[in-house]
Amino acid sequence: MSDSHLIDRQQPLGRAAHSAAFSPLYQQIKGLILQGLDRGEWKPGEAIPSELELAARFQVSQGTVRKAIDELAADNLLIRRQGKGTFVATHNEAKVRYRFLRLTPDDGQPAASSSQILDCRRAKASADVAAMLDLRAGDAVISMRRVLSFNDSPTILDEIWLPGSLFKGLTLEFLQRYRGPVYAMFETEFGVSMVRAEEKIRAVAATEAQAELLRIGAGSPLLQVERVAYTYGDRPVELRRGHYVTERYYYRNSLN
Amino acid sequence: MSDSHLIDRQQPLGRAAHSAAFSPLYQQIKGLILQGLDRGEWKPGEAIPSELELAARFQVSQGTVRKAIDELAADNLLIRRQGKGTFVATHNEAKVRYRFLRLTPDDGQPAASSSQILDCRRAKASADVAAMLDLRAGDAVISMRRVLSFNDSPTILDEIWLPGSLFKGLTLEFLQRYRGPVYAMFETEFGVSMVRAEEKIRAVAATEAQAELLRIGAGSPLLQVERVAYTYGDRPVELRRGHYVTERYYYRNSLN
DNA sequence: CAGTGGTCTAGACCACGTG
DNA sequence: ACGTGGTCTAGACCACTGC
Repeated sequence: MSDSHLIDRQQPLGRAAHSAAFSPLYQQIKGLILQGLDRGEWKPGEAIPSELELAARFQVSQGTVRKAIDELAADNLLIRRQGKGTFVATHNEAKVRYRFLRLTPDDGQPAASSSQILDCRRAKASADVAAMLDLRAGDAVISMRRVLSFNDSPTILDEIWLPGSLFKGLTLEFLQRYRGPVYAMFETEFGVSMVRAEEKIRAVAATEAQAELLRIGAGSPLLQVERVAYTYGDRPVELRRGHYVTERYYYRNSLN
Repeated sequence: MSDSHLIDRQQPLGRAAHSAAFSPLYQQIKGLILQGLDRGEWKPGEAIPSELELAARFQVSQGTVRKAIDELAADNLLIRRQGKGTFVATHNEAKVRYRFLRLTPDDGQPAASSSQILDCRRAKASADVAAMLDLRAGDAVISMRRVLSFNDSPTILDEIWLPGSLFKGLTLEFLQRYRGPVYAMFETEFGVSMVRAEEKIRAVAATEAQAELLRIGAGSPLLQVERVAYTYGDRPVELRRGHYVTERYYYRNSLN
């Protein structure tokens, strides 16, 4: 019973429904499952309990649990697999691996990609970085830069800031040893799951330094993508400023 | 009875479920409602029949209709309003009016906007325009250009192509007389509802002509946004190439 | 074969909007 | 008071997976 912190439904809702604290049962269940994810009760890639188990645990019907899970699956936090169960989404999977990489080649898609880490150091958060990561100015952050190349032509220059408290042990050597997508590493090595991101996109002219790293002319147009990525509970855990060469690649987007 | 073209469910599904034509009942209902929208059985802004009416018409339970409507509402084709009914989405509404305009000012949001039409003429589709609009090269298209200004500074230069067959009577004079968002006009005046769009985004250098119209220096970085917009049934009905000045505005995007 | 999620139904009660 | 969509429940049968 101590597992359940739901609004008491034994009393018919009546006026209680008008109170600010009211939310539908399935939303409360959704919140409880989210807490479980956040606590790490089920790790990325693992199955969560079956709908019937969760229904028993939370003392609601299977249908209510189902609606909660439906929404979490729609948000890409969970993945349903018929006949097998419901699994915690992970970046270690072909299907959703490049969910956050929107750059697409003009022609056929496959491209050999490689990453070169330029630097990685601990620093104190400037006022603006702190604001975007919900830190205080001067708090410890990790700052790194890298160049991503496709088919050996440098295409993306990324500058990344992370809260120091969450990524202890993230060093240049560690990064250089690591293979594969950064978000998969954050998840596996530091237990931080990126779940959602907001981007601000502009066209800018390449500075001298950027031009040299990307092997283009100074002043060439670059797509600037400033991203704040969030984990469970909408807590910001990464700030990334990317500069993309969009000669043979474009940023794809769908509007609904 | 002639209203219903569902797969026969009197026969238990059995192996039929393995056939290519199989889809869940609620998906079939969704398709039927979509056809109604496409036919114009219910106009944008109008209410569709209540869930119980549709359930009776299609000979399924209210729950099945509900699931179909849920998906259409998630796609922004329908809008549910508690106590009132379910309505056909429209661009003539404050809430969703600027659904497709992703440009946002760096500071406070409101900005007086004005549109200047540069030209509007009938033409024959070039091969590439035809391909993107699902036409044949040489088919009639309408081609127009305009400049959008915010707070009196020119910010967006749009070039738009439309299938001539759908937009008869769209002339320069007509455009200049019209007030308000283009998609609302397409919907109200030509019965074409934009439902979804795909964009390809790049950074480019402004040409002389673009620079003059946008009052910036030639070669300045511009955000190029190439959009194909679709109506019901994923039929492309607009091609638009926009160039945005992103000095004081940015293109916002959310990744899930 | 058993267990999982997927689909479908039926019915209850609620909150909201309108008359 | 009535009709709408919103929430919740209960139970049936299906399809997929793995033992």
